[in-house]
Amino acid sequence: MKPMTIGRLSKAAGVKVTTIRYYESIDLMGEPDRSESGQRLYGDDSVHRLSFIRHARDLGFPMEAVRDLIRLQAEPGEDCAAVDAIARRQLTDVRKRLNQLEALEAELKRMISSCEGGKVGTCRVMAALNDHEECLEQAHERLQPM
Amino acid sequence: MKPMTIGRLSKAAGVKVTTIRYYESIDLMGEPDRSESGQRLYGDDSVHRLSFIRHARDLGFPMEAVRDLIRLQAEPGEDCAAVDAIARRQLTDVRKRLNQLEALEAELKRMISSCEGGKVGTCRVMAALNDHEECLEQAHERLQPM
DNA sequence: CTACAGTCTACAATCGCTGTAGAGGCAAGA
DNA sequence: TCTTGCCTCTACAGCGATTGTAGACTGTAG
Repeated sequence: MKPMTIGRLSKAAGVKVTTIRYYESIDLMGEPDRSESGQRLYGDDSVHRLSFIRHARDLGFPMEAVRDLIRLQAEPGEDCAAVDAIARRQLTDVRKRLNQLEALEAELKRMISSCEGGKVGTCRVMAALNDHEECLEQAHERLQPM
Repeated sequence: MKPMTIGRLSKAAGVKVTTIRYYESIDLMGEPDRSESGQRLYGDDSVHRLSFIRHARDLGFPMEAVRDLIRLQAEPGEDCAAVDAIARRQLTDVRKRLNQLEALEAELKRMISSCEGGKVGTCRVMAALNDHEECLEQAHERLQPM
């Protein structure tokens, strides 16, 4: 039950020290207690909170969604429809990216399988990259980073 | 056959003016000719080059790969195995991301379908986000942005 | 006591652009 | 010729989500 330093918290939650301080700076973590010498001191609830954030981030939730989820978590009496909506939005987003990636995979596969070796000048992969007309429309809206 | 300004090139290739200047600054495009007053002047080969870059980027090739492809393009006599290798690496990468996204989709779907409405305090989605133990190992290596 | 690992703050760097400010250039209409 | 209005120039700041750095201080084990 005794408080831990940021390094211990980091190991316990699997989140880097710098990232924890970053989360604090953007108000995802509340301000922690400090020791006499000014070192941050955390309780087990912080491990929990960080794990929650990390899990949500691993699932690809955008930072704003994580922020919303944390706010909702603080009010267990609220209707969970809001939580559901956030998760559904995220699922929609993941599916969109899946479709885009599948299209990319198909085109890459096609490009590669059409290559029969030889010189760069006659390479089908190069040709495919040059002829941007024949490429999929979907690919033209650039993929979003996570 | 007369040279075009950066704005025309931008429209012709579907790449923003600022992005063209950015590509120049990172040595993806050579230094263009200039008019007397200092404006950049491009030929049709620049449209081609930019389309190539854009297509490769649309396909998710990392900047370094694009740079390599351009270098290879300049030497049509080289063996195209190098081109093939870059494309294959990209395909592998896309497939890895596909797997990760599929895992995410599955977990999100599971989370959402287990929710039966009610309050945040008892919400299964929230519970799933809290219990990071039960989540897929794959998700733990964070997804790479494109 | 002496190492050495951990922590502190504040700020710079990353990537791939995008946006801004403030200046000058260019073609068409009045 | 003047004006309007868009285009272009350079140089630099900003984005998001961290990560890395420098330089100083703290805590602990041998």
